[in-house]
Amino acid sequence: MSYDNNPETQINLSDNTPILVAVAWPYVNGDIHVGHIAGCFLSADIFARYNRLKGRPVLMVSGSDCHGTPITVAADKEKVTPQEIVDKYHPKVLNLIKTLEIEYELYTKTTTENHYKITQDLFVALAKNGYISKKVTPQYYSEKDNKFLPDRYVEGTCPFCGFEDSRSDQCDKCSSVIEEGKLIKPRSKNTGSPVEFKDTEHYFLDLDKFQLELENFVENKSYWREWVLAETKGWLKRGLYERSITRDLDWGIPIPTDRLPDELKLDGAENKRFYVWFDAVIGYLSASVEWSDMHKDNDGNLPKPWLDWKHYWYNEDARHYYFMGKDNLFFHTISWPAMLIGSDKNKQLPFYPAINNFLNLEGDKFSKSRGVVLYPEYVVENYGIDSLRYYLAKVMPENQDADWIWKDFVAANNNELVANFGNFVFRVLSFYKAHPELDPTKHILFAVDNTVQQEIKETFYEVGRLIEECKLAEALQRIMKLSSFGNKYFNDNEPWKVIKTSEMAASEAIYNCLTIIDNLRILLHPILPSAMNKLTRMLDYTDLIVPEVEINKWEYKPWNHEQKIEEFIEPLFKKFDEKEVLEKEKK
RNA sequence: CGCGGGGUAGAGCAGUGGCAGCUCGUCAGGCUCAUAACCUGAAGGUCGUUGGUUCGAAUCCAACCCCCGCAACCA
Repeated sequence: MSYDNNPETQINLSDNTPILVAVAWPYVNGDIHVGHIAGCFLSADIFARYNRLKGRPVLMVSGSDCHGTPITVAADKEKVTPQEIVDKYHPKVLNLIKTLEIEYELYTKTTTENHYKITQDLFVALAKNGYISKKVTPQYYSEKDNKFLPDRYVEGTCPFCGFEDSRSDQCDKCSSVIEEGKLIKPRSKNTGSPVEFKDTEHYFLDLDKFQLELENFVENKSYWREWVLAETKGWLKRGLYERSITRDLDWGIPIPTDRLPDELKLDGAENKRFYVWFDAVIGYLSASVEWSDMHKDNDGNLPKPWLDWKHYWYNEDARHYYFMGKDNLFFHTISWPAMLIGSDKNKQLPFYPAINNFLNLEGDKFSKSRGVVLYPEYVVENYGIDSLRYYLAKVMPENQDADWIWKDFVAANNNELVANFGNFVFRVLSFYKAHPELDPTKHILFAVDNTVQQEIKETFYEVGRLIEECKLAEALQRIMKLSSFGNKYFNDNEPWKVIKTSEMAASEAIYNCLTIIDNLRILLHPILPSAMNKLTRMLDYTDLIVPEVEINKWEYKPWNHEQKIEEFIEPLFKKFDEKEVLEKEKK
């Protein structure tokens, strides 16, 4: 029986479809909070883990975005170099990923030699194909520092309300938008010295030249989330225009002007670097190449075809899923596709942008400066990885902004994770443990009930479909329905009563329940890998769940009659005391 | 008229022309294997407002009211 086609959408993935899971690159300035996790890390991980269980070749890549003003601002603040910021925070992100059990094929960073080279190559290709132009624009320039300053390094007096510490683009006090050049007495935020406008020449990506091709690109994307499609079409409708891709900075990737045609050469290019969004999206490609290189043997060969990055990028059967927060939409549905089309028409374009809205904290926007922040490490340490992953998967902001509410967090843990699923597993295993005479091998070997089998098969099919459409919250709900079904099955069959008159009937009921549990173990693995590994041990499997390419483990399997379960059984999850938690989190 | 999203049961959401649904909570009953967990049943909604189209509107159209996001560090 094949469940691979999904007739309702254009998402038809086969058993060997190569899947690229591209996760947005976080700025490496040290403040990854639960919003980031709900935004893209967790959904990407669940999606990737599912596809690996399906036996598909999966390449999940991301890395630390080391360039851009957020990094230089952090460096100024801590009075160190940008490189030191990177060296300090990149390992922290690696650590966090490990803590959260987010499993990448490769999590790298944008300061690698490989990334520099691929970014420069792609830029040169765009230039040779006629998509790069140069243009003179006025920018803030500090005579004293002898350099151009990005907008966010400039402040001055608001022309509307006279507020003296206004930002250069919008006044903090009266919220008026300040047009370029209207700010009174502009000065450097760092040194306080006056700045003025000075002409500077920059490279631009001519997005307008991609208008038609991008319109064609979104034409048949009816399976995208409705609001993602609407927003993308909104950009296209308003018309695209050139966007600058270089800055007057000394931190970032240098411009390879020596490789450009003469008419594109530019004075002072050695003082310019690529604008961060330009190089960051290229990371998906460069990380893929880096990962592939890591698997080469001494002769430079790859042992398996799916270890080759080209298996994902130059394969029209491959599917590219991108995971990010909504502020990244434009760069992934417009700029990046344009850059791919403009540099090399044979590369795969994004197939599905899984763009999440924002997670707020008890109704407030995450804001480090206002103290509205919650760190995943804290939640893991105090409440455990499974409760965190379960709750975030449940409230994932797929269609609108959502909230982290402590009261709901406790309720989801206690009433769903513990009471429904955890309790089902524990009541079955402990009952079985207390009655060794129910060992299935001691009775006629029974098959799994048709209704049970049917229910499990349907769950695999429906959950798989939902995950492929990136409807993860709904997928989780569907899995919990199977757990409820298990509880009901146990109740209806009353093994604790039946055992007094018929050991065989009780044994058969337990055998069916073990089958349900064993399949839930696979179904929940993408969402709760840690708990499912624990369950795997309790069920006395010799190996943890390890996905293998070309082997489909995402399917119904009856319980093995011979299999014994572990001596020591304990509940998978802990209940929380609502009062205590609310007190502790002061709400 | 900057762009976009939303207003459906106490809470969170699904439902895009055909008998108002799901999860949680609440109440009542059952069960006692299980972490006071599980099972059954019930209560609870004039679907933001007003008008229109239609045999029929939560759903389509028009106007209006109210929330929120992006354009500012931030997924």
